[in-house]
Amino acid sequence: MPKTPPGQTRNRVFRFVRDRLLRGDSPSLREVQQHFGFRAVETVRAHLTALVEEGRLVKEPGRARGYRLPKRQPKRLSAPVPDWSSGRLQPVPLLGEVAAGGFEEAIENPEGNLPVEIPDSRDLSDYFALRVRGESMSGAGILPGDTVIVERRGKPVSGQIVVALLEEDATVKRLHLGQHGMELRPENPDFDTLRPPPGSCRILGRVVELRRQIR
Amino acid sequence: MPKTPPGQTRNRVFRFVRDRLLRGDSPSLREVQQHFGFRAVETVRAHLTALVEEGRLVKEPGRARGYRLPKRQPKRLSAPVPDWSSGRLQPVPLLGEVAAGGFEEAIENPEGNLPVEIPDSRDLSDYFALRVRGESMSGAGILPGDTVIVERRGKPVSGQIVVALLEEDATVKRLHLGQHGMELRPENPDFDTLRPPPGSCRILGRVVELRRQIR
DNA sequence: TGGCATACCAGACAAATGTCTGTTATGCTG
DNA sequence: CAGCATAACAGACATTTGTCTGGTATGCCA
Repeated sequence: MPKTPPGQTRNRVFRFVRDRLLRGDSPSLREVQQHFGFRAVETVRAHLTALVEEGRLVKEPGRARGYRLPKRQPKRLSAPVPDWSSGRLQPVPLLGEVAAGGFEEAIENPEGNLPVEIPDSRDLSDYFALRVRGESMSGAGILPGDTVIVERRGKPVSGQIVVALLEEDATVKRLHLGQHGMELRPENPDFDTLRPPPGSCRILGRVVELRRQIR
Repeated sequence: MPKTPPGQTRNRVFRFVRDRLLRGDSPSLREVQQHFGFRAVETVRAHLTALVEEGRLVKEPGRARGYRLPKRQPKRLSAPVPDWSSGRLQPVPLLGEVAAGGFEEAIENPEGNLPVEIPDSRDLSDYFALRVRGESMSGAGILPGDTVIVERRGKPVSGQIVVALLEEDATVKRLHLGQHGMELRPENPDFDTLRPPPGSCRILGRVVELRRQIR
């Protein structure tokens, strides 16, 4: 390995390690060494130690494959940008289209997981994902086949888009709370507002993110 | 440790390891041992080996902390499941709302990155993300403030939703190619179809995924 | 009763992985 | 130029982690 300009190799090492960490797989020093063709492990360790000092990585001491991404990325400045990449990246279970009975069972046995960034203050178990069926929320830009990420927690708040478990399965609707009790309003004139009798409906959580794969 | 009924401890071990793996942190045998208070590492290894044989875990041989979750959970059967979690997880640069001049510069200096799963066959540099401005695609469920993930590559195909660079900035539209040349059709009756003269428009790529953060 | 499987323990061993100490070269700067 | 920082190398060493071989106890069942 020839000597390279200052910082150049360091950045390449960082990107390599970061990408591996984003995939949930911390590399060993020797794996990094092999990838770059260094002839000494120590070269890698020097780079990683430097990256830790620069705050670009953190390390859990005394354990193999202990490098991690720092809790918070260096901050962005522009105003109302969606808050991607501020929290921890966590695999949230994708439950599919859950029917009433199968909810707890689906949690235990998800169709898969998808990487979602959640705030530090929340726990992974507060989140799950569902696939949307039906057109009832198409007016809010939520289409059949979309995947919604749901945060379950706290009291339901009027006006939020929620996932409700009623009758036989889960539906996405906008929640309204008034004197007449709970209303689940679709966002599509072809559908009717639901007014479930008290006790017949359970709010699983509120929709915090939407994802759609196209083609 | 007293002897427990068959399968009981095994399940508890599985849940512990699974939760750790879902947090992106593969435990070592001795960490599992400590957590359960076993007095022998081998006890853990026996459980984990059994779990691998049962197909509930997989193991990358010859490496520390090499236990993983199996690629796909036992299938549920419903039809068009989005293909989350099939490829590599990669940080795709988020460029913001790009104007004509600043495109290459924005690639070098993104607002941030967001974790996206891309096919093994593609390169990270084939992807970028943009924030959507304007209502012109709201009929297709693409709203202002949404983030679209764009794959740049290959020939533009008629009917796809694309990002086009024309005049002063980038817009999302549905592409149509016919005898009359290129058409960029909005999905909102309040907007007009664009027919840019040849050469005045560059297709940056096609939209492959949409993300929206709610609240 | 004698297998046989399962749960667990004990300790040695080996492989993977991180740490340390010292060395060579290159460029920058006073 | 001397002094200093950075990039990279070399090899020994320590720790973490996984593997193996054998042993005890318990329950089930033919």
